[in-house]
Amino acid sequence: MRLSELLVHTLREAPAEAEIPSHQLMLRAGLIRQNAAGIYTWLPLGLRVLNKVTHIVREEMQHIGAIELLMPMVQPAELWRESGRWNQYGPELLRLQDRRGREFCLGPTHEEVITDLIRNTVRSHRQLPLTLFQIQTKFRDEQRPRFGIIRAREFLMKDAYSFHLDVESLDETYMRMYAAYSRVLERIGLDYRAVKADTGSIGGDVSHEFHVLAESGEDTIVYAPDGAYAANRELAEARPSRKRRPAAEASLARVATPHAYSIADVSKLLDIPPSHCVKTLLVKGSETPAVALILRGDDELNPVKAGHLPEVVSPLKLLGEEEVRKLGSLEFGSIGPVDLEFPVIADREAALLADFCCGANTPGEHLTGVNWGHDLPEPAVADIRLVKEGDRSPEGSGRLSFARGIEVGHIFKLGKRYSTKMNAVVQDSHGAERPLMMGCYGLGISRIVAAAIEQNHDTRGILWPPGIAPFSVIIIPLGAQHSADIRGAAERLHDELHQAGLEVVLDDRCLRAGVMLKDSELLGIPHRLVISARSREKNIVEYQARGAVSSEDLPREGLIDTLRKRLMRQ
RNA sequence: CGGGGUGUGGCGCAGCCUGGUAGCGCGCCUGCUUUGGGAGCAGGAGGCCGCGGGUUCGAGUCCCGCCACCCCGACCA
Repeated sequence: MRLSELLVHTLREAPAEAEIPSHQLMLRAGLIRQNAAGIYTWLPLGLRVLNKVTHIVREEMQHIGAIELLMPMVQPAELWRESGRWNQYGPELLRLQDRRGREFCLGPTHEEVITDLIRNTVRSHRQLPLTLFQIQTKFRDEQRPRFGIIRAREFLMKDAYSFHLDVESLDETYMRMYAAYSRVLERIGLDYRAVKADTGSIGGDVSHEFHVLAESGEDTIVYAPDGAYAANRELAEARPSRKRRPAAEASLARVATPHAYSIADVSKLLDIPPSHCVKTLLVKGSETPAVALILRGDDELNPVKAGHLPEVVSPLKLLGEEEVRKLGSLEFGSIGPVDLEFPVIADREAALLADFCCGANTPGEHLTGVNWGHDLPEPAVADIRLVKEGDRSPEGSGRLSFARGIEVGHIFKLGKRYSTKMNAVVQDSHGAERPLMMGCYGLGISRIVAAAIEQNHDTRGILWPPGIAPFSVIIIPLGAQHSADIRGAAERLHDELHQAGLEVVLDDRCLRAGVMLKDSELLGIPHRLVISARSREKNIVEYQARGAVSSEDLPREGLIDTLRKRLMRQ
């Protein structure tokens, strides 16, 4: 392949809209072009990388016995009405009408379409288990696309769906898929973590996310150094700081706390550490106008965990200052759980406190020496705090650390959610109809490309992991403008490597040395060969690995074998 | 969706306050020189100054409306 054919137009400066390295480098190296917010063209060079990832993913899917199919991007509204998601999904679902006014949407995911397919084609448990996948363009009308390809509206995704008679079979496929995702990321050579995750709006009971570790990641993942525990911070929990509540010693007292509204203010004023104060957050209840969530003063609410409480509306809605006022004589800054007329749910840590301090539900006053079961009823207890770095790991030993990650994969045990709603049943061995057990498994192919760059770049450009580099070898002829000999030598070398099955690209643009050398580094091709008058004279080829500090001379004779060895070594 | 910002040639930007010939650097085309880390000189092409309306003799510049894009937050299988 010749560079002149690939529409590479490198940019010396990054376009102003790009902030993070992967976005800047993808634009500068000519991998993508933006068409609209979150919508991109993949240029030839970028597409080669995308196809590399696709290839690896396809192989690993086939390896675990998944069967490929291709479903439509445009999906009829009826299916979404059946599953209930036409109303649930919200504006992220791009809806459209055909010329007859029939409603459709662009597929953000394919549970409906595949469930519809399977209910019409699978009747017997003998056809199970079954795992199907596709690699297809998805559209989600994100409120705020950003970071280039990482959070695009249109993106390439591998989505797989599995169908089972029982949960044991689902568990088995789930674990196989987990292993396959791990292999994909290992083959590409990315530093990643699989973490327990919230199931979000897709539902189901168990789910894991696969995160590529990167500073610019949008998610915080929590892990224990012994590897026994890893979770998204949205769902992460910690081992409680103590086993049981200390005995009460103090007695209830009401103190004036003028102008002290925050935990920090109160703590300072009364000389009580924040860990012995509680904060009371009022949220909209599912049955009651409000529910009080109690946290230790030094803890923060995890809205995702709290949103799962049956007593509160989901997603969680914190009451604003005005809404709180309407509830009675309550004012922000002095709310507490004592004599509150709403359900009180305490975080585990807050429930372990004795002699604590809280708002008195009278503006400008707080209570000290408060004790559960004495000054107020024992609360309902739940784990609703956001874990902190250094908390104790809930499994195994050690303390929790944080890292930033880019979510590239997410697998779910869906259970019967879709099969029940859409009446997808099979006959079991007794002839009885049973709803299908389902799993679904997403892997963001285009996002992996960006994540790979995010994790593998330097000041000069991209350093492609060998498994997904657009080319393995780039040949740069220096002085080719004036030398038919150099030109010819470069061409012959290119053809020879190509014949030998190496993925090689020749920079035939005949530009100045500096430009071609810089570009080769920007493009991130792992191996570079320079042909020049000097190399011709000495009958060598100058070799430099991307990222290496210096070059070395390789004898022209046997070059292919030498190169092959270096390619294998990676 | 709330807050902030930006729209001027392919990319990066100035010009707008104070209205009067649309400019700079990079890139692109031609020629000459140069040639191992983003060359020099000369010549050249390329612009509904985001869109619509208004004010004015005259609008890139002032006013009104809209749109697009970016950033922070909320949101997000």
